[in-house]
Amino acid sequence: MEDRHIKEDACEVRVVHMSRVNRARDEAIPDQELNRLSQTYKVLGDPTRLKIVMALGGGEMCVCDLAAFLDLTESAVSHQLRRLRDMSLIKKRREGQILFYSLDDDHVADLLNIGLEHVRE
Amino acid sequence: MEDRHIKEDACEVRVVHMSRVNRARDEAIPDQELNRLSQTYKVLGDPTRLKIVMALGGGEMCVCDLAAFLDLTESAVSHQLRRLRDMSLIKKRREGQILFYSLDDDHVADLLNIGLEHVRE
DNA sequence: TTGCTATATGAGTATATGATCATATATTAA
DNA sequence: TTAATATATGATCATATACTCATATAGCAA
Repeated sequence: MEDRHIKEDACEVRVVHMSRVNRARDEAIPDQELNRLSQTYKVLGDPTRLKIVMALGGGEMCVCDLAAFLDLTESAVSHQLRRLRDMSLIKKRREGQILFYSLDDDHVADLLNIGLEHVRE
Repeated sequence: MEDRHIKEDACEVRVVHMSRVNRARDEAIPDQELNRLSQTYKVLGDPTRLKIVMALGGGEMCVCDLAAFLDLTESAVSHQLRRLRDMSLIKKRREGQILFYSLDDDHVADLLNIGLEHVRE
């Protein structure tokens, strides 16, 4: 135990291992990056959206295909697709009136596979 | 375009590519597994909890260290640690009165690294 | 035992969020 | 142009959730 009850930023804070706290602060990534990272996980952290990206992992699909697969309205699907697109997890390709969605890059499939490994162990 | 306006399960559903819908259904993982996977991402999808796991990626820390690092009450930290522990993302080791938390296994660090790669590109 | 420290947990509250409905936009066909 | 199709978006509502406060538990010391 290195230090305890350290006064810091004008407020009494109990700190057991100041060196570890300082290391964590030094190694911390920028807030903007961390917020974007947490947003990315959050977007994957919903069963509906996760079903969408898992399905797209098997090949591109259009909005109404996904709606049929998920048994949801196309509006609901479209809303979720937008959230996935905002975090660059999926991309779209237009073919006439139809928009085909697919995974944005290999990182997405990697994220899913590692997550699955962790859940299955 | 393979089929459209297919009657299915006694309800009119517009399906453009039935084969893709069927493939998605065939390849889908069990609901229980998918729910646990989405819960795992959701737990990482909060800035506070993500800061915690990122910090633990640099070495084990106790509750009050994390509270000092995050500028939060120990109660708030403890609540979040429980959610992380519920999804096996972190584990604890007791040393007297102090509980040291650390990442549960290598998958967690992998998830963070791949997520970071994706966010940074 | 009693008291102190470190952490955990239940209740309460303010905010965030997913699905629906209604409406808007974009592409194609007539 | 008008109509139909495919998708997107804004408002709304019911539910979920992050933090705070108060309290409980667990280990250590006297």
